[in-house]
Amino acid sequence: MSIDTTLSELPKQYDHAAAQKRWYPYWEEQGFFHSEPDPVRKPYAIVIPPPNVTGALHLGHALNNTLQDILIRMKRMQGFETLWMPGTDHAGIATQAVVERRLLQEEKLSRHDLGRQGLVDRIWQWKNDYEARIVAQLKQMGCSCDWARLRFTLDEVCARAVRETFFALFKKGKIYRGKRLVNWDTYLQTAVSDDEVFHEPVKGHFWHFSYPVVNPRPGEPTHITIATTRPETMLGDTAVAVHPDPAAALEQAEKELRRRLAEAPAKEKPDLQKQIDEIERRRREMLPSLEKLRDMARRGAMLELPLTYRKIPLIEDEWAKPELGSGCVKITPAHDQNDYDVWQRHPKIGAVNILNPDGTLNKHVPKKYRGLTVKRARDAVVADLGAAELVVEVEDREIDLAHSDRSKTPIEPYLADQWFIKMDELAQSAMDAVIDGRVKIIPERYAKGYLDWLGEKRDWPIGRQLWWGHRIPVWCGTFSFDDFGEELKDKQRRLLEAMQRKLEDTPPEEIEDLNQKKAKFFNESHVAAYKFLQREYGDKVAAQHRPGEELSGVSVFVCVKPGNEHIERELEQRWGLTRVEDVLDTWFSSALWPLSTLGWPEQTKELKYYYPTNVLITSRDIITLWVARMVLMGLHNVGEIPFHEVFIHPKILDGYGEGMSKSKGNGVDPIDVMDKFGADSLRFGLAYLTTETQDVRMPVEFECPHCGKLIEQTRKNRVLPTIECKHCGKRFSTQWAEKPEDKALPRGAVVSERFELARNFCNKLWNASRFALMNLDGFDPGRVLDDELFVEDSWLLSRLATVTEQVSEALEQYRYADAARTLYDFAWDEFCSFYVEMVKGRLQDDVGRMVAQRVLAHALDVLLRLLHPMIPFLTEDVWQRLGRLAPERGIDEPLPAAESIMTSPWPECDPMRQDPEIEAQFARFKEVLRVVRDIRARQNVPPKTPIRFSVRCGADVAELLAPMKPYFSSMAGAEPVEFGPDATAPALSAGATLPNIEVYVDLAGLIDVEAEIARKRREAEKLAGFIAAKEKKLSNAGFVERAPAEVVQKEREGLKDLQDQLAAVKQVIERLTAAL
RNA sequence: AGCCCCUUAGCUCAGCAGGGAGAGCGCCUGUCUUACAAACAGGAGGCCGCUGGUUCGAGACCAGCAGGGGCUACCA
Repeated sequence: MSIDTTLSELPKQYDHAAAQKRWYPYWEEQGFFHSEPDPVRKPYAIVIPPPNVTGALHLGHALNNTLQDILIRMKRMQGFETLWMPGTDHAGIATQAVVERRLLQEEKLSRHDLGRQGLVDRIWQWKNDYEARIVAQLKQMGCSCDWARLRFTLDEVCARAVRETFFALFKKGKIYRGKRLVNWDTYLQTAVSDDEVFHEPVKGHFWHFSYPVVNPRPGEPTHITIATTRPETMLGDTAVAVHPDPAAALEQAEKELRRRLAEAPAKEKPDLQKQIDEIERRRREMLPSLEKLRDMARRGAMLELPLTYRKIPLIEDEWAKPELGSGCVKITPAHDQNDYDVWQRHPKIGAVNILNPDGTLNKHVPKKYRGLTVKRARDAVVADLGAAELVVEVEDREIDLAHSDRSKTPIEPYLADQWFIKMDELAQSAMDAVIDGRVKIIPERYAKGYLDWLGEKRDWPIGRQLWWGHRIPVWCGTFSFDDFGEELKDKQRRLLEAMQRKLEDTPPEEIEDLNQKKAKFFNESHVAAYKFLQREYGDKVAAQHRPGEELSGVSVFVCVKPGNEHIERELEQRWGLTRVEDVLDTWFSSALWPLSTLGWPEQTKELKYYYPTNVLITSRDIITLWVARMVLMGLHNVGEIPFHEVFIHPKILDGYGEGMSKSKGNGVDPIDVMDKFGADSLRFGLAYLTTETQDVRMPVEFECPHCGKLIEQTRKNRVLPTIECKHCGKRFSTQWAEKPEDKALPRGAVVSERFELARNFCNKLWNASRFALMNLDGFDPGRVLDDELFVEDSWLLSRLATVTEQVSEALEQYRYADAARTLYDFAWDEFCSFYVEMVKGRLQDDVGRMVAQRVLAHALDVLLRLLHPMIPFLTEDVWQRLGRLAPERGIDEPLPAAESIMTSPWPECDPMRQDPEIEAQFARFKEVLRVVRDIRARQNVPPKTPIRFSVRCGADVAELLAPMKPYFSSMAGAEPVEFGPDATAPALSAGATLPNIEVYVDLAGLIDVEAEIARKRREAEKLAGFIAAKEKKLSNAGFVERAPAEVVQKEREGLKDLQDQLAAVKQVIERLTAAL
């Protein structure tokens, strides 16, 4: 790689585009990103949270991946065998939904027009496009992933892990099929998990209906009132419930309210009191009738379900709250979670599913409602009940309605057969791992959410009625008894005969007996089937019985171990089984990511070497969805956690404090940021903002592509397809542009000025490096002896040692902002503002030049290495140039520099270089320099006019300051006249007072005396204020007695300093007044 | 409803073993000083959300309140 270091090759501004273009391919070609197990070295591994292929990366991904790359690059430099495993996620529902939507928009086709394979082919195309875009984005950011190992959650390697895991869980009965109420997306026609549902308030109504009582006895009500927000569900009602002990329930509710009233803030008290009054009213007015209803329920009263003319029972159940509504509640087990629970307690009431998968009403409702959508059925039901005069009341009400995150349509609770994973033991294992510290979550507070969520141990519904995903490896069908021998066949025949007889002749004992026989036969036949399957296929298949009780054959689910396609074919062709249509929830494959990417279930050398990985870096919203599931799957599959630490980083918010999302339109493409500011600035800027507790708020602007001016992004304009620039009046397009005429306009990038700090910093570094490179000709490597060092050399080396220590420690603990700020401050305020300034003179001097060059090259070298993880491109660019001029460098023992900064060793702190005395001396120098500059500025002395100054101070300070004399001249244009206890103030001077130091700048003929007097008076007042505060503190007996002695001593000294300063200031005022 | 985070200069944020408030941007005044105007040298600007408590001493610790954001759950 040829690099020129001549000045013409070093522009005044850092050219980020050129550096990125030059160095990323170089790193890749050199194979620096690739890792292979190396028993001699310790491994360090991170698996990327695979971005999903639904869309391109946004700023949140940029943050996530920057933080990973920073650690990876540091660890690589520290000598670990470092692997960053990259890949992408297929994101089942999200991706299919996106592709289907486009298909409809652009070609007016539905997925059914294409068929399963056709649609899946389309989605693969989409995946290929977006994966390429995502990988390109990561590369542009400088991510040092091991691209040779790129995985996709739906590729063959990951599929193998999925199949293996599924088979094992299926065989243990941890995966089962069950009827459960699921969140049904009627648009996509699939179940979605709770995590894929969001709630949004919509305007609705609260209808009160009345159901007639069948044959009410005298004194009993003829109707019972119930209420609902979803009238159409009444068609699926199977009961109405009333509380078994309404009196006690009211009492309980009141007790709870009184408890809260006692603790409530004043503001909420009236409301609570109102609720208590309401309960009392109910006790008076409603309790007797509720108790009557309860008695009716006990005697088995029935109600007539209007419109259907079905009879449904009145039942006792605690779900009916006497303090709410009429005290009675309709029970629709197939369409409401709570009602479902009621059904579980009262199995006899049954459940009626009234919906087709597409959200229309099915054959279980009266003819006239069949085929209607929920919305139209609702209108019809309300109208018909109204006509029957059964509508008691209609209220307007805001309803918090569940919506599918994927299709944005309302969710219908729906009773369906689903595949589940039993979470009891699996969840516990993942909880234990965090509780006992095998997995450490950082920051710690996030462990709570993890444990709470897992603690519920809710079974995980893993089936999705989609086409894009891992198809469930289960075949279902019915074996004929012919296959299982004569004995079973006989039994079947006899049982069938007995059942025939049952119809004619019905003594109850016999029916009971028959049922038992049937159950026994059912078991036997399944055992026979399992044995048969085992005989045929050994342990390559596992079977479960399939709900349903036909006696004509044995209904089974058969799961096939991966790698036995011939068995799969045989199941289909010989036995007539069919494969389950459903695919698995995306998180199933994501949960295996740390294992599947390393080749599990094969015992690969990678798995043995890198697993468990070191850390997982992710955002807080998928702790439960993903992190928890990876832990439990890791423990289940290999008995070992997938990573030792989990670092949860902040979220990126917009200027209004809202999370960035595609749907809100406030997302930012990192490419926009990189085009404008460069990848280094993006990375450093993000790291600089990554503090422990604070999310990153990032107000963004549109950049007009015509005039380059910025336009603030608002809630209003962020969703517009085009925007008119308010500066130049021309239009540009945004991410929302879809119409061809809009898309034809140039696109306005979305950027944030929050990256300016980092951009400026990069430029500062570039120029400091540029200075160094321009002054290194004739560089001669060699050891630098301690007594050759100037004060500024020792100071810089001392600071460098401390900074090295702090940065390493901060990154080790994921304190990215601390690391970035430490480096920023050091590089700018110390290295650039002082060291580079001070070394200038020596570089011009033939004698001093050599040592100065050696220290400068060394310091730059270390600084670059410390910055490399955050700013990879710039540091490599400078490193390469530095390598041309100073291929061997270092002040202890010059060594050849690594061919790339990527492969250079991480700096180590040399405690021998840390020198508090030198740092204190330097601090004195900086203070004096600052006040001299301050006086020049406030007296409006032009920078080029030389000034003279004296410093009155103790001999010790004078001695410290003596070697710094030349620098006052070069850095402040100030000539030191006299340092020491005997230094005197010139007649006309401006002064400044520091603890134990007085500085006088001789300003004869230049000074604005009155302004100076006024300033000094203000200073005196300020000092007097501090003195008063200190005196008060020291006269406080409590302080003097109880505060630590050293603190008291410090205060005393501080007071003395202040008093001295005040005296000095007063003298100056006197002298100036006299000179007036 | 429960839990978590935030509230410090006009803006975005640091500061937290409790010991006289900081940075960047913006603003004001100077400066093309031989690495850097994306810079340099200065400056102005803060009852550290409010109320109590702990302490000799609170921006920091505790409690309550107010406002902002988020997560979880529920609402016939």
